[in-house]
Amino acid sequence: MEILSEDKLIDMAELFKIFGDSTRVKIINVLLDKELCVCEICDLVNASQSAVSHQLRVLKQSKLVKYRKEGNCTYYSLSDDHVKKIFMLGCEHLDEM
Amino acid sequence: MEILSEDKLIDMAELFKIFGDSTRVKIINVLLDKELCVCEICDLVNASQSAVSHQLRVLKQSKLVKYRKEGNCTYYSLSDDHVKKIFMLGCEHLDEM
DNA sequence: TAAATATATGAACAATTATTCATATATTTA
DNA sequence: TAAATATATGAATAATTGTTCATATATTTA
Repeated sequence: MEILSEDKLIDMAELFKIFGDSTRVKIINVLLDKELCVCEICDLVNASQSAVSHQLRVLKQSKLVKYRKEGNCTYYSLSDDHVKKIFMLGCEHLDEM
Repeated sequence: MEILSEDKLIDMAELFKIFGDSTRVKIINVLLDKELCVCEICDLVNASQSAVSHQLRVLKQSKLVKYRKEGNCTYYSLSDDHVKKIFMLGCEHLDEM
């Protein structure tokens, strides 16, 4: 195992912190297999438009989701397979407790 | 992919929240390949005995670490391979950004 | 163009949490 | 037994953060 710098450990904590909020995890969950627009996400995760929008911004800033605009709507999806992998591993861990 | 209940998603957020603090991630990091007593951990992560002890309690409560007492000392180690796996995956993700 | 729809965002507030400080407890050693 | 060492823990404080509310912006439709 390579030696990890303090900076890298701080970055890692920042990464996991993003997954450490139930609204954000719920958003990631509904984006696992398809892109969705904001209002669909709101319905599915049962949170206000504002709360979802704020959290999407956090996810966007940390590059865990990407988006594209189409007409009135903004469609969000997971950035890459890594996000899914981390989510799945968390899921596995819970199964084994 | 199985359907995840809201409860499970909340549990998942709780799990990742534990990894989402730099002191705790640093502790996990130094425990990756060997058990250590509290004062060794303090030295390695460069944090106060109290701060480390408080965070070890959090890690203990969420079952990410286990411990054994020997004389004056308490030796901590990672609970199981899952903790290491999650840590490593976070590490990989950072490498690819 | 006016109204409707979808989304984003700033400010305020409440809640959570990490650290420090002081101290308690337990074990070992002189 | 007294002192030293290792660890745990409660209270207080400071900082971070998630939500709500109000509102701004942009696009579409009537």
